[in-house]
Amino acid sequence: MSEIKQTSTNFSNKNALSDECPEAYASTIIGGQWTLVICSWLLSGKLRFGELRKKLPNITERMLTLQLRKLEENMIIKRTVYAQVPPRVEYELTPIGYALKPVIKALEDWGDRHKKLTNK
Amino acid sequence: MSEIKQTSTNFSNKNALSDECPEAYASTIIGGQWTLVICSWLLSGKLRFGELRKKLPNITERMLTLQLRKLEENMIIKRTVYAQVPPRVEYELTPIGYALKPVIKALEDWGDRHKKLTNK
DNA sequence: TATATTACCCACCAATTGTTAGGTACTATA
DNA sequence: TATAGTACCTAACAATTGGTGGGTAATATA
Repeated sequence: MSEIKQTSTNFSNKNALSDECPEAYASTIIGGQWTLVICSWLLSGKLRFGELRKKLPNITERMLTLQLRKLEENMIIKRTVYAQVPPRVEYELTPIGYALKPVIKALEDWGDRHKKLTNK
Repeated sequence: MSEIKQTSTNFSNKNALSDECPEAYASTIIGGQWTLVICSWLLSGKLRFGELRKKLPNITERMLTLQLRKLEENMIIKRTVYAQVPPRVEYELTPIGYALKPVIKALEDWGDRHKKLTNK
């Protein structure tokens, strides 16, 4: 997840959309491959970096770091660093992060339904 | 949106995730930049290709075509071609497509809330 | 002294997603 | 004959997203 070049057409299209459509806006924020899964684990309480990694079997450390940073920037999670060695960092949802619960629920319900339909 | 190389690590990670997490599964299906916006327009009734294009100011024809194809593959929309010249093609949501309504609603609500929080 | 532990960072690369700019077919109308 | 209209398609490119494999610090324990 490199820098976004704010001059690109991609960027301005996404921006224009996000301005008008809250659903498009929302999906640029929580649309990453791992975002919702991380949030759904955090819904049940704070977790350390290493704990999260174990819950997400295929994620690389780099990806987890990047996603957590992005979530932090968007104020969805709070990061707490304890001055210890070895280091200890805890992540937890903010209020707006917890507010994702109904979104996640709706997506899960729909996902289940859609999956049944297509697996047949 | 080219072919997905089904041998890639990306692909198998996404697959593994989708198997376990219906919310991750759902977001691979409706996570595209335009997907939800298209669906939210179709929630109010069937539309022709050209009508959709007018509603989505910045979309290119290619993108619209690709997105509609993907939605069709995923059985979210139905495509009806009328044998006329000039051609006439109509798109409408399937039942599982309409079932996205609560998802879109939840995302909109959350998006609005999040936007207020961060603009402030 | 060597190794383990934790939560990262970095450079480089592969894959996916989106855009640009050019087509096409076929009919109707000017 | 020239142009317009609709719903596409194609090749080539730009941008973003995700993965691989290496590294770091500082302390504790063997």
